[in-house]
Amino acid sequence: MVVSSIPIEISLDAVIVAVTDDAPRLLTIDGPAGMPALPSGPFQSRDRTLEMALRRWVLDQTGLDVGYVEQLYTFGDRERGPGSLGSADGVGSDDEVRQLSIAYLALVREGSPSAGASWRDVYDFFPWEDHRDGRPAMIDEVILPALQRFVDAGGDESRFRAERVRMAFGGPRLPFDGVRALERYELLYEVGLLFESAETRWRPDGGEAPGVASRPMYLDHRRIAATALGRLRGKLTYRPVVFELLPARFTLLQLQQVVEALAGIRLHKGNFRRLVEGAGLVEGTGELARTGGRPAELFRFRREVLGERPRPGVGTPWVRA
Amino acid sequence: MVVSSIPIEISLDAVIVAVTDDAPRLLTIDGPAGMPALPSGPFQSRDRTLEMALRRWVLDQTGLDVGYVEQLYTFGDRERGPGSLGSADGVGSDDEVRQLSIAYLALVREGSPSAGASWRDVYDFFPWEDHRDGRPAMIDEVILPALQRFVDAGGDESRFRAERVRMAFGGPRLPFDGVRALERYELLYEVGLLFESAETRWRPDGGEAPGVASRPMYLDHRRIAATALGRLRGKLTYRPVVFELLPARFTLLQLQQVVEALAGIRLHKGNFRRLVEGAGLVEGTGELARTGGRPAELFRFRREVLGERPRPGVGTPWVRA
DNA sequence: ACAAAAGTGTTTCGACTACACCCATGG
DNA sequence: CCATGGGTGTAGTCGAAACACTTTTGT
Repeated sequence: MVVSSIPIEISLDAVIVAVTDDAPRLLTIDGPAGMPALPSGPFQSRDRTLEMALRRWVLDQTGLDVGYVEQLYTFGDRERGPGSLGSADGVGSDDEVRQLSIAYLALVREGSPSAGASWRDVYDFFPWEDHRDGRPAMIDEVILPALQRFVDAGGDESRFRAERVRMAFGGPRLPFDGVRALERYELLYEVGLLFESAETRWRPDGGEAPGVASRPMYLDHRRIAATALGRLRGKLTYRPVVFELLPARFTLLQLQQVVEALAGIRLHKGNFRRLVEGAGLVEGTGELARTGGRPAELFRFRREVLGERPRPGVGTPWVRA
Repeated sequence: MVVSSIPIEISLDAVIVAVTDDAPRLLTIDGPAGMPALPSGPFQSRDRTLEMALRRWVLDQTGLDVGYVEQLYTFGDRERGPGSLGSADGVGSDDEVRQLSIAYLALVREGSPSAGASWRDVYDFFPWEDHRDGRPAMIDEVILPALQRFVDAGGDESRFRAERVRMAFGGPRLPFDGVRALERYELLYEVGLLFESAETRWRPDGGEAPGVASRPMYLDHRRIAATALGRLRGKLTYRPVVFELLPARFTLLQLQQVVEALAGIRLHKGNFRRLVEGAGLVEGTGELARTGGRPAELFRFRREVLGERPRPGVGTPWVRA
């Protein structure tokens, strides 16, 4: 209940996700220095709730009427570089303006946004997250070697660092876990493999880290997007959010492909179908859709499942690509 | 990136939880009108991160050095009555001060807070959440009848309301789910069974709703606490947070009782022990503890489990009381 | 002795996995 | 006739649920 007297800027930032043609996509605007940025709106008092404010300015700015919306996280670190973990650790000057960002995750079925906003592939920002065509080579060729140097240079912290790396990227007896997208992002940033900001790069040998080929975003927006990706992947498994990204009627393959796009892995077709039907998540309409091969039945989401199962969602029994 | 020009108060509110003698407890301060309130601190720019700011003022105010901290949610509804769902739906006056609360969940092992703060039993605020001695009678005697009236008076919305009630409190083929504490709280508030604020009470017959015997909190703080309870219950199952509430060495019964206290249900002893040991969550020290009966071995948390299992936590195989 | 708590074994059950195979259509 | 995608059967595995039972201490 204390009135804050320092200068503060508050924004509502939105990670707006859609899936088009097997590709998970992110709505971005052109930020300073030509960098992609998340759509961002003002915190205004005329809306009753934060979520309503968000919906309204997204509609105003992009013409998108977002469906599912959930609050992600509130970011308020002083250095709004994406990591806020690695670098400056002292108590800095008090005169700067403090940025507070209340970030939301929104899902839309598709979209034709108005000028100024464009859809970009999520995995352009996080190429190490897409395992649908096998484990990306960059992980073993670039990322893990760099992280190993980071571990080795850790001194007392070595063991702790090794544990972090293992938790983030998996290892023997511990599979890669899609949900830990944020941990991976923060690790890569901290180690200097990403180029949002050059200052915090970690150079074990004094040289330049080679870096990971990926698209940066304005300020810490990529960090926010990583938060969203991890959250969404987790939510998939216990809440029927996929259907927010699909048309009202869809084939099971479409459904599977959207899940695969978000989870970043391939699923086993036969099992997927049975699980999803067996869980009562979908029901067949009689209709058929013409596809490449044999026509497929169109299914629809069964809302009733919400009152039947405690945690209705699509698990991830996966398969090597 | 838009500068907000309306008057805003930002606070960092903390839901600080401990478990003492089988009772989950909440640290509260004396709020206006003698109501319990959550400890609340200023948003200050001199701390580098929000979490650090929180830790610092909690230490200053209460003397508590909190261990585990996680951001819960940011509350910014215009009416910071706890529900913000039921009542006023128009666009109100712009001249009021907007309250923004960034809420955190913190876990401590025990505590001797300084003057002004006191520990209260969590279930004093949420008596319908404690099922350790069987399903609380108030659910069937007071709550469900009132909710049924709410459903019946719903008109077009009846079906939707019935679904909400069923999801919140369970029903045939759908067990009561401890994690949905927030949904239950919001439902009860909306229906007028709680007395934070008299205005938003729903009276199907124009009379007074009987209400549920429970302790209110200042403003929407009980809503924030309900958010914390649900989140904590969920987290228990996939992250080893329980150990933040226990001493370094503990018996398996102690561990079980802390889990039971938070989950609000009784667990099956034999299975609990095997699950928790089988999952590699704990390891025995040789030492024994004198207890009421046969001495029990003291166990410790196995940190290594973090790098071994994807989602280390204590499931909730429960048992009737 | 008996209450109180610690601790173990065994069986059943169901969910998910892996693998293998058949079906229908369009080019 | 074969590529593409749709769709089914079945056996094995693993974790958890249910239930029953033995052991060791304090009073």
